[in-house]
Amino acid sequence: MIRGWEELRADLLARIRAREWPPGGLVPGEEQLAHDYGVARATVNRALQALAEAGVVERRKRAGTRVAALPVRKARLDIPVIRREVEARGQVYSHVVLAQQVVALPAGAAARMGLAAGSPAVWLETLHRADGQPFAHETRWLNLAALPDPVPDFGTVSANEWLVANLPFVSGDMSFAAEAAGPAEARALEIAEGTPLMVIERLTQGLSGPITFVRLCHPPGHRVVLSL
Amino acid sequence: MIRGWEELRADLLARIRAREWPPGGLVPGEEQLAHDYGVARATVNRALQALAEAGVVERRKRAGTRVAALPVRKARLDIPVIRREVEARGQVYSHVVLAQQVVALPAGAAARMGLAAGSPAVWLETLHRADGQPFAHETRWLNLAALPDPVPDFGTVSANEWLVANLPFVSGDMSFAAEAAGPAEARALEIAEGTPLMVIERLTQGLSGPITFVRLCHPPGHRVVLSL
DNA sequence: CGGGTTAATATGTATATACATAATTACCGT
DNA sequence: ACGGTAATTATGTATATACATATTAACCCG
Repeated sequence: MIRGWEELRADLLARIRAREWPPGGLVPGEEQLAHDYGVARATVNRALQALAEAGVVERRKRAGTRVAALPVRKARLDIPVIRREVEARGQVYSHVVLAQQVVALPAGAAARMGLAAGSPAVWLETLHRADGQPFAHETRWLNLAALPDPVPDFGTVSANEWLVANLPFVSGDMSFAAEAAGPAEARALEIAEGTPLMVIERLTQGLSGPITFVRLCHPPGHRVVLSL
Repeated sequence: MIRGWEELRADLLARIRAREWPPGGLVPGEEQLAHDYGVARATVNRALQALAEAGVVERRKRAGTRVAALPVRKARLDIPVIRREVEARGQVYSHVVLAQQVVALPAGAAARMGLAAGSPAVWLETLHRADGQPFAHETRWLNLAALPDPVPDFGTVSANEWLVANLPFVSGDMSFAAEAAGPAEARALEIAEGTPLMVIERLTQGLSGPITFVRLCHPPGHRVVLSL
């Protein structure tokens, strides 16, 4: 006896997992399911909405509800503030600004950020530490037009954290790669050149344009966990 | 003039981004917003539901709706089927099974998978190629109890792909790290030992227990892209 | 048989109403 | 001032009804 949309969602999910309706196959319509389960059509709609958002089914107006042909397999990452990440490991966080200057955005970075070459930007290089050991080497370009005037003091609160509190992003992209440590990273992270690094790059956009392009390098032993 | 829940959601999001209600602050209640916008309370509820699911606000019965104290910053990864990943790059996919045998699960893998040591499992080693070049070296443990009998032929369709179509997971975890290539990976991927590898590990659970624990190693140049 | 047009229909949404439930507030007693 | 209890209330949900919209199916004509 179904008590509400959540139970209905779970029951439908179980039936889908049991292959009652195969991938790509048509699930009975809302009216039919409402009749079968003895609930309102709106309740069925609510349950299917949740399944659609989970990627289990695909729905289109008038076209019916189909089991996703290939189950969408999504993993989620909660992007951590580095200080919180370090402290969550029970370690003491600290950071030091290695370099900071207002510059004209070079062509490569400009293209990456979708800004004109020569746009005023802040170039920032930061080392984040955990218990005094190098945790991450961060280099970033900040779109000067997105920052308040005067530019905040990133020696006090790292840009990594300041941006979260003051310039939330609304879109962007992020990527991971394994790369060999170059001279700058090796020096900052106190490791040998060529050591494998987890390199995380991220571009974020605010409501009025690009905010920042950041590159984070973590030494070996760093693992990024996503949930399924 | 708000036309529906989607426009309302966008308007509320813009107001939140503009700090009309600060992080942690209380958003006006549904009845108030319904009155202010001239829509039904259910419409407000629908818009706020979407914002809550996006992590922009937090809602509890009777407690009101608050702007998330720290904007949740989530990134999403669509987990690709390797063949599709290769083909999406315009390359020709192929794979070869380097090793496959039914074994007793050793203690380490058993612990990782939440199974008893000695449980029957399939050990599988696969090399995935793109245009004939090594693309990924995959080693995996498959819980024999989760597989049909007889065990499928992974030489024809890789386990990576077979599982998607036949054993969808319902939960699990996934992680990324940069590691130096060991002898087995170096040999399979035709690179020098010590070369940085993007190492992806994933454990998936089905409705009736653990399915597989897989470790994927990609040579340099492989970039995993997430969307924000 | 194929293509174009029209009608039908399944999902998508908005609203009003009623009820459920968890959290907050108010009140009272010690 | 603090703790406990009861009342209030803001979110959560279910239902019925009406309307919107995109897609599918039916029909007609060349």
